[in-house]
Amino acid sequence: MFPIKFARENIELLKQAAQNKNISVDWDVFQNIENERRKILKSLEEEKRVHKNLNQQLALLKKKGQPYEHLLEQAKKLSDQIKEKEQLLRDLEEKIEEFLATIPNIPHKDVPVGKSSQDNVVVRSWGEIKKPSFEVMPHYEIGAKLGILQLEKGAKMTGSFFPVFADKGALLVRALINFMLDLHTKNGFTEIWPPALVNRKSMFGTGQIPRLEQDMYRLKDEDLFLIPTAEVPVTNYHREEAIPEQQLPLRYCAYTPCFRREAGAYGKDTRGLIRLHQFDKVELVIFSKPENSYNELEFLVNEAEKVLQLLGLTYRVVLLCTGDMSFAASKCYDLEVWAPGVEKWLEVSSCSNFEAFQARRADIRYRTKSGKTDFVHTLNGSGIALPRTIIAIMENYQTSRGTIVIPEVLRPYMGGITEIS
RNA sequence: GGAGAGAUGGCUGAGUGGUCUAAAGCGUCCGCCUCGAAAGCGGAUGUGCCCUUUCGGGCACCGCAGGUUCGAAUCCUGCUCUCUCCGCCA
Repeated sequence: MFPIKFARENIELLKQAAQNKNISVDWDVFQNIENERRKILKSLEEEKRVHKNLNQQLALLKKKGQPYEHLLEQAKKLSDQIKEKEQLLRDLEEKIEEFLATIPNIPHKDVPVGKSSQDNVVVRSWGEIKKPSFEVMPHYEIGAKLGILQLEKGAKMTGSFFPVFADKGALLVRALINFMLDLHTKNGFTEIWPPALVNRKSMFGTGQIPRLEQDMYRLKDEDLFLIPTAEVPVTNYHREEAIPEQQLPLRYCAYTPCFRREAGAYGKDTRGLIRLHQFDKVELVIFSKPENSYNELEFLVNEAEKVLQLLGLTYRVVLLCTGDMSFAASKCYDLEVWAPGVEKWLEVSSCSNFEAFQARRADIRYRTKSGKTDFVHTLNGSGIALPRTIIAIMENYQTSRGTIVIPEVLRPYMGGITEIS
């Protein structure tokens, strides 16, 4: 979200940015309302000034014991006028706030302009695409055969796209979570265990509301939302705070389940674990000084990459083009892992710098030693999402005998077993 | 769930209807002093918005939102959070 003054003075820049992001915004309404608002504000402030003077005179007269009643009528009349105008102004400001909340963030100048994922740029790759001598089963097939992935059980207790992991599958989930959190905390990220339900203000702070409200699960009685990612609670951990400068950068990691309605997404990638309503994810969140945030973004991507490298999974790093980036992001890298069973590159991490966009919505600042405050830059990235990582493990570590070898780094977390058979 | 207490600037803390334009102290910054520093002395020191080419001027903000009043940090109502006690609970 941008300050009203910035929006007014940089309207062409914002229009271009929204167009590049394929997001439509009603600009005319803004300009009309904003002109009206300033007109009213100016006359309101003048009336208030006169009213204030009048009241000071009044107070003085009363103190001296002189008659003041003759001023009362004028003061009353003015007071009523001011109240009326204030209401008018409040209505206009509300409309403007609503409007400002729908303007997307401006992409960084290094981000390629493009319409869709076709225009994304692969910046580097790691590992190689192996061609196994046997036919690799897709994960849902081998998962069902080994009894570790039970999609129909989840569908029975809840609905489709709520998977059940059982036996060694459940152990694998738990092992991955612990492995990732151990890695990140060892590398200087502070672990957070946040709530999985958050309030409306938190969702607004990170930018899910208003545009994505329909994509989230909501408790109507309490007006709480199930988090679509740990980014939401962990970024809001510092909402409405001023962080002492010397504490920056603050780096956090958090494991949470994530919930997404995926409204309208049916029919695309619907088989198996690719797209789910509930899934597990370890998230990384960084609060940075503005001048360091792009270095922090590279640091963040590298940290997420370490997970894939240690698991021995082939992946590539993709710089998203303007049209494929999210509403709040300035620059974003995706990590995509190769899955030979479904024969696809699967997005397992999305690492973004939001600059001050979220910080302004959530009012997260830092304070210098002399007491000056400015908005921090916020960043986050998956480190990493579990289901698609599990797909990659089930398909890349599959043997011709129909078993799955456990990646070495996970074995200590799985009681030393080397294979699921 | 019940009862009570509280929330004021970067921090501590005064203020209970009218120059509050928020005392005082601490901190921070600048200057004087000093070879340099400390101490001492003097001055400055919040945020947002509007107007203005500049200089500057104005409005708002005492947890949040309403209300009473010509006038609210101060009175009233609701909410949020913190603390104390009681009850319930994995």
